[in-house]
Amino acid sequence: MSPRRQNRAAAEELTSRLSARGRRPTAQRLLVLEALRRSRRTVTAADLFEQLRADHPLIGRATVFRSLDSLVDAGLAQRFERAGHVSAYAACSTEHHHHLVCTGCDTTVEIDEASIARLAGELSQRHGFTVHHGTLDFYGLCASCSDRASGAQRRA
Amino acid sequence: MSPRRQNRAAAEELTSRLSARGRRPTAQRLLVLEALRRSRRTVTAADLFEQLRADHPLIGRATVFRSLDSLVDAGLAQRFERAGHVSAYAACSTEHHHHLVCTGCDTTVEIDEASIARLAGELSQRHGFTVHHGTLDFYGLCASCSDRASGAQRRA
DNA sequence: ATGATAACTGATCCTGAGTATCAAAACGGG
DNA sequence: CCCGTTTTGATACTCAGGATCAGTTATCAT
Ligand SMILES: [Mn+2]
Ligand SMILES: [Mn+2]
Ligand SMILES: [Zn+2]
Ligand SMILES: [Zn+2]
Repeated sequence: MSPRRQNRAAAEELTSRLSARGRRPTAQRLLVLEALRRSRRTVTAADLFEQLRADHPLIGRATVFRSLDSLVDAGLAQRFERAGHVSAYAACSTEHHHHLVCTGCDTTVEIDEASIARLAGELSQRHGFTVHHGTLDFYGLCASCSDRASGAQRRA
Repeated sequence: MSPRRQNRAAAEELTSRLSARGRRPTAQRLLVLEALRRSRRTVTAADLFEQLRADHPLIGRATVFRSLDSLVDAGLAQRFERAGHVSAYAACSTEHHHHLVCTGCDTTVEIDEASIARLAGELSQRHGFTVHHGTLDFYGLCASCSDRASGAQRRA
């Protein structure tokens, strides 16, 4: 697949994913998505702004933040909360999956699911990755918040 | 166990955990730990500052942040990166375990490990928790960063 | 095409969590 | 008690991210 065709395919996917939500496939959003896809590491908004401004001096800082939000919202990118209270981003297929993230260089590797107990050890070996800590947290609504929400919906 | 005895036990645990690292079990750190233990929800530094200042008007904002860092470092509390780039905290035993966190009210429930694939479903039922998204990410050093680190250590 | 409408951009300003600094205070071993 | 170390609280600061708004661009129905 030529670079040009690849670019076109990316643009089409961007269009379909975004237009489903009434959002537009702009040049800036495509630039951000392409930059994410070029990197095997998670990248911060500041990183991307600096990087993109080299070739596109007109792009705005706020636009980079907003583009990242849009891409995450459209399922084309994933947000990582990096220690130090900074968000980092990676281009990701929308299927649910998890990652190995290097705290040294931010390299990211996708992992497939398995028994969590043995997972860390297996993955360390397979990827040469020294796991220091893992996080497994499920976010959602507790019973009472869930009741409250459906109650409010019923009333509306 | 009377409240008084409980308090004393907390102070002793604080002392042993902190003094192992050359840190002191101060009144402020104990106040923060007790406030954390009183809550079934994750709490932000700002929450704690406001709450503690009611009874202890002299406590400093920076001290709350620093106390939380100390407690996390000593394994007496755990940090959660709440969406919106704010850290939240919960008192936690140091054994490795995971959580259900309500995005509505920040109520936190400890979960025991099991096959990750079935986990979310089982936990939803057991706790009446509607899981919206789960995060499983392992953080550590990739092979090349790991090599670089041990190389540096050898040189030191 | 053309105009109406809604979404988007970029410049600017603002917010607020968290940190650096530093002088004063509290600790804890001897 | 005494002295070096740690901690505290006040203050000033940083910096990621969001709000605002006037000007621009995409989409769609004529
Ligand atoms: Mn991925
Ligand atoms: Mn816990
Ligand atoms: Zn690395
Ligand atoms: Zn809840």
